[in-house]
Amino acid sequence: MSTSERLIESTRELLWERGYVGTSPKAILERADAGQGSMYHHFRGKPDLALAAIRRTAEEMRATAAGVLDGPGTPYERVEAYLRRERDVLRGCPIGRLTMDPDVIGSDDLRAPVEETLDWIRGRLAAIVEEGKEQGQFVPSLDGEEIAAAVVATVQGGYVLARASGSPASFDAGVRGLLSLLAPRPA
Amino acid sequence: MSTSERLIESTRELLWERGYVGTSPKAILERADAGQGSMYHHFRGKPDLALAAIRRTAEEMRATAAGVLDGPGTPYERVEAYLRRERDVLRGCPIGRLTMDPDVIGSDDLRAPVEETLDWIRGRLAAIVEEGKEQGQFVPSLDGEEIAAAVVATVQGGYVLARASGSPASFDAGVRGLLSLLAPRPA
DNA sequence: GTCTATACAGCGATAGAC
DNA sequence: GTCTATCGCTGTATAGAC
Repeated sequence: MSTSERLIESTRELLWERGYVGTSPKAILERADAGQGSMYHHFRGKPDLALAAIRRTAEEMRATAAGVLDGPGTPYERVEAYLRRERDVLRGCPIGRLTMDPDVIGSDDLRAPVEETLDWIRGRLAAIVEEGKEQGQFVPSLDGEEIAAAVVATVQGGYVLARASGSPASFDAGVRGLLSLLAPRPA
Repeated sequence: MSTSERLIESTRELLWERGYVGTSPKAILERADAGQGSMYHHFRGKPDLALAAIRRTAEEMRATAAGVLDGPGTPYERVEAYLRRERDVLRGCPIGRLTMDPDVIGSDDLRAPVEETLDWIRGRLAAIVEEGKEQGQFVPSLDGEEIAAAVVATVQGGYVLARASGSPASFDAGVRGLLSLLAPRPA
């Protein structure tokens, strides 16, 4: 793996663990086993390197979500698959956690990939819900965009609950709760 | 307001805006218009002062939630009141945001008030849902604890969506989505 | 109680040698 | 491309005067 690759990967890990404010160039260099010179040769500085890392994480997350949302199954099953997909719950969401970082939210460049990723997932879910309405699996009174927002929020908030308690149990509880509300009426 | 009060209040503001990692003693002192000596006289250091600030914020949030959850109305109306209560959405949750702070999660002392607050709200909501089941307002198949977790998660995740997009719209959408799922069937 | 002085490691970046 | 040296500033804390 090239030095620049190692720098990006180390930054991705640290951003996930400690956020932008809590991640120093020094820590990145140690983890990547690189020197100062390398970093400032390949990147203009911390924000530039972070941007590369965030973009890659965003792309990866979108691909992961797409794998589940574009998979087989009824609309309800695909929403369920998204909610139940395997997650390292206690580590939190590598994208969502960035929204609590003032320096990320304060920079349009750094925030953009975060917004785009969450928007994309939300849009995909909304379309799936609309599909389910057409098929009669969901009642017509539901609003696709609103349900999608609730689904994504339940996941993002589930991370908060889990990390507060030090256990994934409350994440799972929230997911089960939402699914029980969303479940197609037993004919 | 006493110096020690000003220190706590300034810390509360900064923890909300920038988190624990992003808040320095120096910034606290400037905002509180106090000197180094005062801070280290009243508190043992940054963690000690942060603990006082977090405890107060936790207490305040619990009182705010209690005001709505213990208010009048049917169970559904009280859950709705909790979800729709006025919030400074773009600022995020002063308690929930701390779960993304590695130093807070890494300290049992600092994490405790966060966990207790979210647990308390969850428990209150769970009881209200159970009450609603007894009254026939909610279907018996719902699990109070699970619905409560979904409700709190939707709020916490709503902050994430809102901050990602720079607009409270997605918070509101998620809330409406959840409420549409939870709404008592029109008889 | 509050102040100033001091400490020393870490942050984020630049310079210039190799 | 990578290294080491250096920089000015901040982070967190202690010491001791008033």
